[in-house]
Amino acid sequence: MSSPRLSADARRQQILDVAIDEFGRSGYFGTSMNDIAEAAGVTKPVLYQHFDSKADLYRALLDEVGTRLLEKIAKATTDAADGRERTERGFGAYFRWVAEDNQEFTLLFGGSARQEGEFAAQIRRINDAAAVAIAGLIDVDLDPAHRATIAHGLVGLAEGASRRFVGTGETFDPDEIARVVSQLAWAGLRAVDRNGR
Amino acid sequence: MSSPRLSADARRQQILDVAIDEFGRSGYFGTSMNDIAEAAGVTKPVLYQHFDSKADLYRALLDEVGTRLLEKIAKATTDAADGRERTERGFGAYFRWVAEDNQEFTLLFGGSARQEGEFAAQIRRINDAAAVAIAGLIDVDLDPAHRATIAHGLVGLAEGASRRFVGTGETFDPDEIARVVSQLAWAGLRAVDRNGR
DNA sequence: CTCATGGGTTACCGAAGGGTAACCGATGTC
DNA sequence: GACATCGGTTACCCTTCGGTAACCCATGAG
Repeated sequence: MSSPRLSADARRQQILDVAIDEFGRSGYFGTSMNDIAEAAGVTKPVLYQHFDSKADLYRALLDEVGTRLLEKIAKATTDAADGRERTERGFGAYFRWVAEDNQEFTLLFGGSARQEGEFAAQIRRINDAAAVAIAGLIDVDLDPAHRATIAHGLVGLAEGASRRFVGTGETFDPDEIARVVSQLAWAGLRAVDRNGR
Repeated sequence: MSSPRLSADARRQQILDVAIDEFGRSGYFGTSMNDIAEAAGVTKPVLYQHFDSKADLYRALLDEVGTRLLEKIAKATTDAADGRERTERGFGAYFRWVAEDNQEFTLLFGGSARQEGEFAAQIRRINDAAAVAIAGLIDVDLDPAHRATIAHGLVGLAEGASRRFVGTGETFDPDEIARVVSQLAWAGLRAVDRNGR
């Protein structure tokens, strides 16, 4: 695992890549800086040439992964014909993200960070952004408070369904799951619509 | 906060009570045994007279809280007339549990434990049990794999909706939320039913 | 009054881990 | 071929924290 010398930029990126796996597997507290250094084939001080602290590295990671997720969803939901299709595409993007790289899922929603005040806020922002994105996609007549609740609920819906697969390491067809889940979500949304159309 | 002497049983229970708050607020790793001892108005060795280790104490807590939640849901959903009512009562019990004592919610689903292998399994069991309970309540014609996915998704739905309130400390009317969420869930379930009734 | 019981304390150990100071050596440049 | 640059290493410090050994004192029984 002894790595050749890398340029600063390349090394930084490699550390981030490796750290996703390490943190994803063992959580924030279950992963030491030595673990990450070793996995990168390098020694600890190198990490500190690129990141101020363990927390800083972790923050960078959350940011990168969170942004990636949100972009995928945003991209998938533009140019969808109607609400129904948007819903399905949104979930499709989400589940594909989970299926493709479930370390990223674990990192964000596996939980280790949710509670530690310092990171909780950051995860919240991502979660909220996802909810807002979804809320925006929901063209349903609802008072704003309930709309927000529903939006967060739908994010949880996708999260809960994903956790089942990720936890067991079970493989799954993201598009199939998206179909079922979005079917449920869409029908549910129509039901809570004030107009009941 | 200097406490009078307590009997062994009373002290044990008091430690558990205090620990829920401490762990709930700061997470497993963010809480030291000294913190708990101090909050209980006692010194560290006392904790070790009642629990073998920090992990042991935490396990006892997860067990107690998890059992409590599952019992509440089970109790609420017996003697419900039809599926629709069962769904609403189940969510009602869940959201009331969240509203009444959101430290318990944070402890179980706030995340700190989800990832650390040792506790992850335990949380999974509770989560799965909730999903199974819900799956059992779903009288919908679905193949088993999808049924399980949906069940986990619905657990996530409730979790996601709750997290929004708990995170901000916002108060909410559990029965109102239950009404909206169960409306969505119920309509969604009917939609994924193979028979489409 | 004496003494065993048992809840509680003080003071400590040892390991883990975040973070850093000082040094090293390959590389391309002049 | 000397030298500055910069990626990298060794060895260490220091704090935190889980866990424990040894001791202490209020209490009620006889």
